[in-house]
Amino acid sequence: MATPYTQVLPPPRHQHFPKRNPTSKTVNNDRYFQNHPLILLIEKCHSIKQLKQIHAQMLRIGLFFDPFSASKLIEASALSHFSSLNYAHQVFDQIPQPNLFSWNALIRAYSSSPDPMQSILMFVNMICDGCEFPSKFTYPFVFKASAKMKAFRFGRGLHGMVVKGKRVGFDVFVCNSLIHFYADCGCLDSAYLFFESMQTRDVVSWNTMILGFVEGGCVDEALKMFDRMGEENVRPNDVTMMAVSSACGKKMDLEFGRWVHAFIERNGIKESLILDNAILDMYVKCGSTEDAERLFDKMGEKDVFSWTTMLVGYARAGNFVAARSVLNTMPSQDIAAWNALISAYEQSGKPKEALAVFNELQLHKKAEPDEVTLVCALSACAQLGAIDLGRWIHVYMKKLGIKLNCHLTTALIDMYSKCGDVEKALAIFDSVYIRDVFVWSAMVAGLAMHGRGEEAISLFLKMQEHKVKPNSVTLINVLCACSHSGLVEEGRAIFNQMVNAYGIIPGVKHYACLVDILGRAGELEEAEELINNMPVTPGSTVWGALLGACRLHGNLELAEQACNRLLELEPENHGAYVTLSNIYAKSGKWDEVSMLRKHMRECGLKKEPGCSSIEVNSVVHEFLVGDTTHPQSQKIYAKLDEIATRLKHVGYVSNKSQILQLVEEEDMQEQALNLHSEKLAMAFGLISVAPSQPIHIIKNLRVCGDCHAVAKLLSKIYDREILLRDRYRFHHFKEGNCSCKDYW
DNA sequence: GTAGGGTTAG
Repeated sequence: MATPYTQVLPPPRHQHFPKRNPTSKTVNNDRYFQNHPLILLIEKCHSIKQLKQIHAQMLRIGLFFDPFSASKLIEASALSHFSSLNYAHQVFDQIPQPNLFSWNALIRAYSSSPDPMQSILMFVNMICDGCEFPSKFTYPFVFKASAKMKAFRFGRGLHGMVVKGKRVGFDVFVCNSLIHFYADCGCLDSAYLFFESMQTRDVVSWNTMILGFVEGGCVDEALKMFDRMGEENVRPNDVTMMAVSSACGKKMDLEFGRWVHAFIERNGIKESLILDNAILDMYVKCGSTEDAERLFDKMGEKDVFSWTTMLVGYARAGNFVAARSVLNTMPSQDIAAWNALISAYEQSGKPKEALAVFNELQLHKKAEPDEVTLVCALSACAQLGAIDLGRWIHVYMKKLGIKLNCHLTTALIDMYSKCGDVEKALAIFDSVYIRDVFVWSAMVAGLAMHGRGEEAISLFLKMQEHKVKPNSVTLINVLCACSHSGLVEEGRAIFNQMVNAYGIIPGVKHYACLVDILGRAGELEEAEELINNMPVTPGSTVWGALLGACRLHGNLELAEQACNRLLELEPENHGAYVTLSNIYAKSGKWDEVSMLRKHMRECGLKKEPGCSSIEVNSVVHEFLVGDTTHPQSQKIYAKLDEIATRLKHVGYVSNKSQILQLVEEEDMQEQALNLHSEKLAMAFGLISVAPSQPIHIIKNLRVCGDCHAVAKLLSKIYDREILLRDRYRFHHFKEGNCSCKDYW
């Protein structure tokens, strides 16, 4: 990919003027006209219109051709509160001999514009023009633009110019912008080295370095710098304390956060709304709604940040009533506030509530949805499996003309994958030009959950050809792919290469994946050995994987061990009880089964009820076991009867595993097996989904063996494609077979 | 004649 700054430069300026001689003296900068009434008037302008009038007058009397006077006009048009960069650039292009001041004004204005590339282009043009050398007033803005563009190589080249430029290299403004540039490009080492090499540092140097560390995720280094400031007697200011608060928030260290708050008050640090907001945010991130509330109530001035942060605080604590009330009370609800609520719902596993708020936003048009809104809404669709709404959002995005960034691409790939349309996910993946590690990881995960293990692995290799470094999550996803497709050798090999090839130390989740891979393949001994020798403490995911493998291979003894260890870590894990009781049931140990059930009842542990949902014409229908609440319940049960007859006709007898599923699904009567939530959803799907369309069903738990067998038969008998997403993966039923090849 | 560091939602 071409880096932005290698773009073709615009045609040379001053085509209508004779080329200046670079060796000649720079333009005349006499301030002869600085007290001219027209020049004095420039500062009093309040609008572009007024400025244009002055511009006209200047042209009329020839003042425009005085470089100093023209530069004043440039400054006003580029940097005043009513500035128009387009106009400023037009004026600039008319000046026969722009001076350094004019160049700097435009470079500065572009550096903080949405198009910082223009700043870099102006800079390059200035150098090519050959009459002006960049000054200490030029570099800070070109570094700023380079940081925004993440134009590392260009910025490093600038650094070289600064060093050669001798005097500018000692300017603290230039140096601080260099620290900022390196930190923004993710080169904290270079930033720090440069910081250390500086002969004179001011408080901004320290602040820039601390913020660089905080934003780069090196919170401890940031706090060490703060300590060092104290040792070196540099007095921290409000910006320092804001950075330190932010570090505490990231660390989720409430105690230290409170100390920082007290430090600010004790040391008379200048109060500011921004600082208050930063402390508020710190308390929210540390999970103390009480501290946040206390500060919020005390704050004299509040802005939209304060309100939104407080809203997030309540929402993260699960107090959605209070969060909603903040949204209703705040003086102006911008999109960020809506996003905060939608995102909180979505992240707390309440996708329906998230989408309800999204709908409300659409309906009342109180704020324009932005990329974040859409990412959250798409994630909610993914959780629900609501593909119609997901597709609608995709179309809506195109209509709004929203370009896909990596966040959106990831959300779309995730949504389509989780809603069963992995082909569409692949199409989006192929259509985008910029793919970060999250985009690649989402696609690997998508293929994994659809049991397309080989493709997932080849994509994983391809991402490395594209020079995108896999992260810890990518590795989890690819190991997961191996597990879902039974790729034991591949899984083992990838796991063993993690440290050397990818520089990632396996965490609990990676170990859990490998245990799962080995366990499913029946390599229980190797799995057990792996657990015994793993350098990290095996967590519940690891024991859960082992327990699942024991269920698959009927290893009672090991199952008991795994279950005990799992319950030590998570005493309320009803899944563990259910799995163990299933294993007992499978071996006919009914006494143990009833003992376990009794124990669960005594502990007040209730199994999460099985629930299946199906989206028909953009409406999500939910079914619980034996559900009769659906408006079309009668029709559904009639269809179930028909299904039973046709199944019998093809010689289907529900196998013995039904008994253990009796335990898994609910306290049920004899017919319960036939009334599993997924069967109800399938019956409803057969009635309501057009024959040409696949039936999409989402189940919150793992699909039961009998339902899996029935789904296979139904796909054949009714010649329908059925897509079933369970807690772990997708099952594509077609022509009597399942994509999981009965390996799940 | 010009300047730097910043708070919410993914």
